[in-house]
Amino acid sequence: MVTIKQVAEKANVSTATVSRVINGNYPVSEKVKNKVMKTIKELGYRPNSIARSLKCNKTYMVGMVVPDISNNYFMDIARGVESVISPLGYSLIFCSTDENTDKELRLLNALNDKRVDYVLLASSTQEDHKLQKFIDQGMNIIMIDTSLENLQTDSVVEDNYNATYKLISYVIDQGHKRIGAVNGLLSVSTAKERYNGFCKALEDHDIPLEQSYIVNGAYNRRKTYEEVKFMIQRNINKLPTVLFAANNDMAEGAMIALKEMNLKIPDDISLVSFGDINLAELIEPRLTIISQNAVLIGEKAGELMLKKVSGNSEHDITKVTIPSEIIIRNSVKSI
Amino acid sequence: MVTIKQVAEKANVSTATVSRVINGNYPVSEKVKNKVMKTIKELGYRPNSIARSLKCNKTYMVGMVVPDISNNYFMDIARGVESVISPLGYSLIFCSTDENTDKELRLLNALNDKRVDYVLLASSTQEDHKLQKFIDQGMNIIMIDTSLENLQTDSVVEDNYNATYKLISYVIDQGHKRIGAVNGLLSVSTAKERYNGFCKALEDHDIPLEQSYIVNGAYNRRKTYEEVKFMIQRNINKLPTVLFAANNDMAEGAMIALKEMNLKIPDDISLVSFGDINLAELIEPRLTIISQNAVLIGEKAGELMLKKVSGNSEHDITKVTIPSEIIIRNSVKSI
DNA sequence: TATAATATAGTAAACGATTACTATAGATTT
DNA sequence: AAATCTATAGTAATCGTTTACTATATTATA
Repeated sequence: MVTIKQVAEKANVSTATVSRVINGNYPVSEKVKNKVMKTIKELGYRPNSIARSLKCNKTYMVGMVVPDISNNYFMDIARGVESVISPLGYSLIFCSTDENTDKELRLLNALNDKRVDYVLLASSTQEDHKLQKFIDQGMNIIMIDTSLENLQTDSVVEDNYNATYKLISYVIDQGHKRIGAVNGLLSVSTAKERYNGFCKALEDHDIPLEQSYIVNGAYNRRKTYEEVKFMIQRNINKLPTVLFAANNDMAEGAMIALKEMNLKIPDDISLVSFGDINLAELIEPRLTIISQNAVLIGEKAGELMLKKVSGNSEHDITKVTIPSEIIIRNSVKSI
Repeated sequence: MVTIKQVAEKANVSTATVSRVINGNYPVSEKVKNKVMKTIKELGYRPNSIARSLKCNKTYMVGMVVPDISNNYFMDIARGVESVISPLGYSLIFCSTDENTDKELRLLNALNDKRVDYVLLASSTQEDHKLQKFIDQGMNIIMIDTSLENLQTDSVVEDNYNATYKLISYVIDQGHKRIGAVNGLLSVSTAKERYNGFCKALEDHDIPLEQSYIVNGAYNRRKTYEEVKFMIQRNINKLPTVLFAANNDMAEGAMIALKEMNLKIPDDISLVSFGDINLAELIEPRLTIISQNAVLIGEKAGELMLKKVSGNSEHDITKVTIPSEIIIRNSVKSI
């Protein structure tokens, strides 16, 4: 690999001069500039980012840590982020925690060692003090999707509570009284807030919360599939009339389970979901959902990051909440 | 951030000694070792990867360049890669080219500047000489999914030609004679090989190739959706009896188009695909497909990379071909 | 014309690690 | 007891940049 030194030698100038024509932050005469640029082209020289990073304390890398790399929702967020940061020369390092706190902390350490400029974290831990330690060390973190109350850092999240409240209220308006929920890990803020909105809607409409209709802590397709089957079997004599799935993955798992048990949606049981399933266009019935704009979350997070690294608004903590809307289709029966 | 120098000072040893206890590649007395380790813990010292990379010429980063970050197929490959390389301390940098040659080359340059240890490249360019330049410069590249004939480098690909040949032969055995294809960019090896297998199957069974049944150069859902609609309208008086979609994304686009035009699969038109669509469990009819094992491709690529960086088999070029099997379900009518 | 100001180039010290080389003390060999 | 070897520690160069500081030639000013 050709270095700045070789360029300098061949062009008969100092490395400082070469650096200056590359960075254009210091006057260099036209004559010398041309000579250097010609040499750079001849040798095919490209500056070594590693060396630059070391000197300038800036890597142009941002880490993105999510619970599940194969969930489209997070990939959409990633796409949003990439679209705003990549034009400014940043690249994304992806990491998947598998909802494992240890792995999450290990990954954060690794990203810290790599001196990434920023971390976008969809956390699934509740160890806020451990995360706070990274922040105190000077690591830049934006929480995405989930947030932790006591954590002194920026976040971009959805309006989980209110959106769920509205969705469940709609379901109740359709006459449903036996209402089940498929929850994610309630230690995660996203799942918790959705469940809180769910409970509040029941409470406000004087609907009893039936514990045996609640499935907890699945948050991925396969597990949800099994848990829902189990829950249905358990309640086979008095089924819930409607199920709320707390994310797209779980909605898919629930649909597969219901299909396998020959329960037709919405005739035998209704289903609503927080977030749209994959290939929604092709799947009958069309699900009534809270529509998430994952790409938008990513874009907002990317923009927030760029604003922070550019030095504006440095120390105030920003919390961006993205409102979500309900899309009514045909997976809820009026009863 | 605490540096090795601060540790050394506090522990009253030289930086060399600290480095040695960290790396364990040189004898250090128990007493000193303990003192240093205690100091490291006290200060919360962690070595700076950037500085290490600069000195050791090794970044433990691998770039993954794919045409479309939102296609599940590539994400599955990524998952496979990650699962084998992350235990050894490597992280993945993800980049999406949007099937744009310029962007692809720009990204490769950026990864080269970052001195990633390896690049896994699902290329969509045909400029093999430009890629060869990177390789000649010493960049380590493994082609995944696609390959370029003249390129002197390793690859992990599927058996596109033979699998497609078998699938189309099966379709013909079911009595089909008017056979359409939805192709990707034929400049990309994957698309080309699949189309070649398609053509050979027709030829060997004396079925004429009807040009107006061929849709070219879509390779994503939205475009395919439009192109297929257009093709169907064009041939509305004499439709093909079956369509071959050259990947999952295009199969999805085709299904949405057919559904919108009220053509039932397989009654009105049959459909087969190279690769399974998302949520196949929920979508009727179940598609007859060539099953791809994307995760396996990723794993093989990751293993190949690890083998190469470990120094074994350094200079021979390895071509891994993953065989694909046909899964017959019920999207092809017997006629 | 002497002096101050400006434009342009070079020198060398960082950034934070690793490691070839050197130094020293103690153990072993003869 | 002298010579050799071994284990352990330190010194300082190095990786490839950037940049504070210094130097010089040129131009502007008095």
